[in-house]
Amino acid sequence: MRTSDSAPAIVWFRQDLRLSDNPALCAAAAGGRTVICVYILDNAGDWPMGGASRWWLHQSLLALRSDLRARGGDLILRRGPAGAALSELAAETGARAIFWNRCYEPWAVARDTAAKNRFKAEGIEVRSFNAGLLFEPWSIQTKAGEPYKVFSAFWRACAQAGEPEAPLPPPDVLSGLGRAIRSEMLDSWALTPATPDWAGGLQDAWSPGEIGARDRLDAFLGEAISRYRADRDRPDRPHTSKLSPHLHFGEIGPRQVWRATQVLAGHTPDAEKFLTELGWREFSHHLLFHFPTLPERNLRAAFDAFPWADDPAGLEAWRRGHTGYPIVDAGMRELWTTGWMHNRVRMITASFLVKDLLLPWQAGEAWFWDTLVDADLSANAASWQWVAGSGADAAPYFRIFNPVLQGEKFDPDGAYVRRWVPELTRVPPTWIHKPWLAPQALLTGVGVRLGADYPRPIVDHGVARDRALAAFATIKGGSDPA
DNA sequence: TGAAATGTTGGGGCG
DNA sequence: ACGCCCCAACATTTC
Repeated sequence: MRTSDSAPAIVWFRQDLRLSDNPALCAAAAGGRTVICVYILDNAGDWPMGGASRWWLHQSLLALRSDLRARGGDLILRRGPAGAALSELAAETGARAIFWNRCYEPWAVARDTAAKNRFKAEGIEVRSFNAGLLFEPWSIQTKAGEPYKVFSAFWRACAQAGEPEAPLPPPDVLSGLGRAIRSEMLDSWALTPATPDWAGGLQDAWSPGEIGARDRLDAFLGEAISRYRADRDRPDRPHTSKLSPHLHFGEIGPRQVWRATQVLAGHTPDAEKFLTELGWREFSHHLLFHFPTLPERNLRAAFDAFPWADDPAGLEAWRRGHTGYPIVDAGMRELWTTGWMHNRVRMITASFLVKDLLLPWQAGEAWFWDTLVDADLSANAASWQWVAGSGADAAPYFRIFNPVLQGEKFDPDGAYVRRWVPELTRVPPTWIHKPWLAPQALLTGVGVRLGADYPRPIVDHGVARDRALAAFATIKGGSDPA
């Protein structure tokens, strides 16, 4: 049924840059209604998008606009504040409805609530939908009505809540307004770096957009997932999904990933393990929604008294991948080059920052926020607090990774290190994770001068471990339960 | 989704 | 043959 006489509806795109499984878009397009799709660059909130995220957003908006145009629609670009921009767009186009899919960052919730109240007062219909999560954060709670703070209990409760909803198909055809609507030039937003252009490695590594996301999922489910449980911790092997940036920007939705995994991989242990990782994504959103200071403040207040170090040189060495610990440096360089780091190596590098260098987790969180293409406020904050031991269901503080042992266990041949730390290319597996212990003659033979070609360790792990445990002892017995 | 320290066990060398 | 020591190898405890 075509209702050409009805007023157009605005779809406000945010972290849902896709056409399929997009309930806001489907609702707007229902009955052949004219749809106006808009993305608003809005620097609201305490966490403006980092450099890598801005690069991704640029590519993803190009892809979304192209996909919309292919179906008869278009993408309008405006600048914020979002409420005012939407109001203006509605006035220009005669739209009487605004639809969006929910965001869950505290600042986004506040912004969207204000917008909803504003438009309702103006007599404009506003509806929001779930496109980003399997389960809404407020729908999962303990018997006492509290949010969960332990992952396993949270994930059990999700299973009790039933199967996630089936994903929606994309709308067949979109009818645009038929006359030009003012739109800004994407290039004028300067989301991509000019000089120096550090984005070459990102360009090589990724295909942002809905098609790229679907290709990545299909490739993962077709092959890599077969050894997911066994090899997901091996940074030298390609058995992770690498869907995180696509999920963050909503180029694919968790319901689509859920459904496709069950259809293509069945209920195998590998598939279950992978779906559990989607569970951690849900858990992070749950925590941030219920504990909005998660990105800034220790969830366990006892950590407020932790004696962090002040070590700008150590922080810089960590950022640049010059710590002298090959597995740490490989990870930090992979991050800088590609905007992504293998999950196991994220844990190793994070443990090194917080426990070996004794630097506050917020320093690591800030660097990851700026450099990760999958930077997500909830996952970043929850994960850093997990490593630091200050968070929910966190690793105990005394669980300190040994970067040599972790390297030998998860990168046994050193292939991952050699890929990202070319100085060490010719160092044999025996010494690749501890070159400072190699015989001098061997190092000379493979052309490595420690301290010149590759740094000596900036801290002795054994000493650093003792220091970390001593620091932890000063806050142990605080008011928080262990 | 740790690692190190400490404890236990059992085989083999040796007097 | 027997007891003693040494020390991997494995288990448990502690941080």
